[in-house]
This record gives sequence, C-alpha cells and structure tokens, in this order.
Amino acid sequence: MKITAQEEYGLRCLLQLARSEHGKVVSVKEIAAKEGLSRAYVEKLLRLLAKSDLVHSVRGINGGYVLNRQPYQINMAEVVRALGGMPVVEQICDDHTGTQASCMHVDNCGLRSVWSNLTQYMDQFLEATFLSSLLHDEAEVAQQISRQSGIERHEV
Amino acid sequence: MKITAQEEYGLRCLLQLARSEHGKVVSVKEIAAKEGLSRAYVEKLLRLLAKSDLVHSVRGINGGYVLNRQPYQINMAEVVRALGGMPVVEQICDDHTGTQASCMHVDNCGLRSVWSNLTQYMDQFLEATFLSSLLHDEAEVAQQISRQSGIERHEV
DNA sequence: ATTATAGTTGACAAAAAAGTCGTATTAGCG
DNA sequence: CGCTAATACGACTTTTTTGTCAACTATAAT
Repeated sequence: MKITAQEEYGLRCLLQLARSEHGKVVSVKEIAAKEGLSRAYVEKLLRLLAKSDLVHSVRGINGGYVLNRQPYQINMAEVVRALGGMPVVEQICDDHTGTQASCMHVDNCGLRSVWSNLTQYMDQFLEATFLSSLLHDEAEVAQQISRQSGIERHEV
Repeated sequence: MKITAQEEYGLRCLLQLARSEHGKVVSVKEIAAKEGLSRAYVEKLLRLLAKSDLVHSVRGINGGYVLNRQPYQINMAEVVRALGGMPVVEQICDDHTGTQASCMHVDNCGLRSVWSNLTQYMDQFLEATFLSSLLHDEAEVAQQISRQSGIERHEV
C-alpha cells in the first residue's frame, strides 16, 4: 500500500493553485520554485491533472495553469484518481504475474473482495476530504480530518 | 495508492498456508504450483513473512513453511506490514524528491495530516480483517467484509 | 555416510515508475 | 513581423521494484 510519487507531488502542485486567488493563472516556474521541484516534473504533473479536467492551461507568454473549480468543490478521491491513483480491482486481477496465462483465482478469489472493499473504504474517506480543507494550518487540518474520519488522534 | 506486488502475492502464499491443516508443513514447490508463481519468487515472499514471524521454515527433506498462528489470529494489517506495506508518514516526508535538501513543507504541511489519517483509517479496516475470513467463498467473503466495514455493496 | 530434497542468501536481470530533455507550438508585445 | 516567455509532447534516462539465478547449507531417508 503505497502513496505514489505522482499522487504526492501532483497533489502538492494542485494545492499551490488552490492557494492562489481563484481564476488566477500560475506559471509552472512559480509552482516549481514553491515546491522545490523541477519545472519539467511539475509540467508533467499538471498535464496529468489537466487530462482529468481538474485544471486547464493557458499558453503563451504569461501562461500557466488555472484550477477549473474552486477548492471546496474538489475532493481528494478525484485528485487521486487523476494522478493514476486508486487501484481498480479488475486491474489487479488482470495484471497478475507468474507462470500461468491468467490468475489462478479467476473465478473464486477471496482477495478480490478484500481489495475491492478496502478500495471503497478508502474512497469514502477521500471523497469526504476537499482540497479546501488542506489549505489551513497543519494542526487545523489534522483536527478537521480526524473528526471527519472518526479516528481518534494520538499524535502528529 | 497502489497495492504492491509483494503484498498481493505474499498474501496469496500466506493464504495457501492458512488453507492447509494447521501445523502442517507445506513446501514452496506446492505453493508455487497452486499459485502459478515461480518457486524462487515464492521463496522470497515466504522469507519476508518469516522475518516478521508470521511463518517459520522447516529445512531438509520434507521441509517447507508453516503458519505460526492460526488464521483467525492473524489480521491483514500485520500481513501488509510484513510485506513492506503501509506507508508511514515519516517515510513519505523524508523521501521527498526535488531540488531542495529537505521537503519544502517540513514544518507546516497540510498533506501530512491527510496521509496520516488515511493510513490510520485503512489500518482500522485491515486490523479488523483476519486471514480466516478470506478462506471462504468469494461471495461469502464479500458479504462478511462489507458488513464489517459498513460499506454497502453494489456489485462484485 | 550418502544422497536427494528443501530452504538461504546475495548478486543479478528485467520491468515499471519516476523524472529529464529537446523540439514544437502558442501568445503577448514592440 | 519577429522576439521572448510560456506550455505541449514524446522520447529518453535514471531509479526503484520485481522477479530470477546459482552456489550453499541443513536434514531426513536409506
């Protein structure tokens, strides 16, 4: 269970857009500087996000990227999906390795249920978390999310 | 958010052990055949599981691997952890990429809270799922887990 | 004791993911 | 128009993860 680099850094770039005034064009250069990432990488990530219509680009001089909706209208599940994210059960089953032509468990697989439920469970969480909630102070964010998820918080 | 190959295949091998009579030694050869994986790979996975004391090996002729506890005493969170699994927030923060020496958000990072809560949330789910529940028919497993997680099931 | 079967180990090879680069395209501005 | 600063895109390189191999050690059976 790994959070991929694309998810991590893609989300960060998105947050940079969310932080700036709505509708304002922010250049890759600026985002790259603020996140300490290379321009090339930031471009790649933003193009990914653009494919899923979370942002759009403005070309030419003074160009850059803009968030398509407001931060409170974008939930984490969408973002994670856009960034290549959530494992779809069919993919897991399809993508098997090994000596056989198809997964040994094609027609009866206890695991499939586990993964598919876990995925849905995570999705619930992510759908309930909006970009806007991540813009505050760390302590605030922690409180808010913890309340939402019903998890008691022991430490940061 | 990816389920890694090690988690997927390691868990499967473990399930093969869980399926056989408790305390019985099962050879890598046998597991490999049943899962359609190479012996070498199955060995590697079982050694990983052995490191975390979920199984132990018996050497020599008639050797193989044995589950250390009974399936109803082993939860998925342990298994996933043994297989390299759950992302620890410190790791994510530490493992940053980019042009700077440390993550740009070291002292105030909204994301940290999200990942850490998501992780805990998933952990709850995985801790409540035991190896024993994965031994039944797919349909049964699905029902059982869905009940446990409070997620309504729409389709398989 | 010998032999055959099984696990052990670390190095290696292959595949996938992460990240970079160069060239093309677009738009503002003089 | 032509220059400059920006995105677009695909090919490429690097790094990490997956998976394999070969030489080695342990043990039961004979």
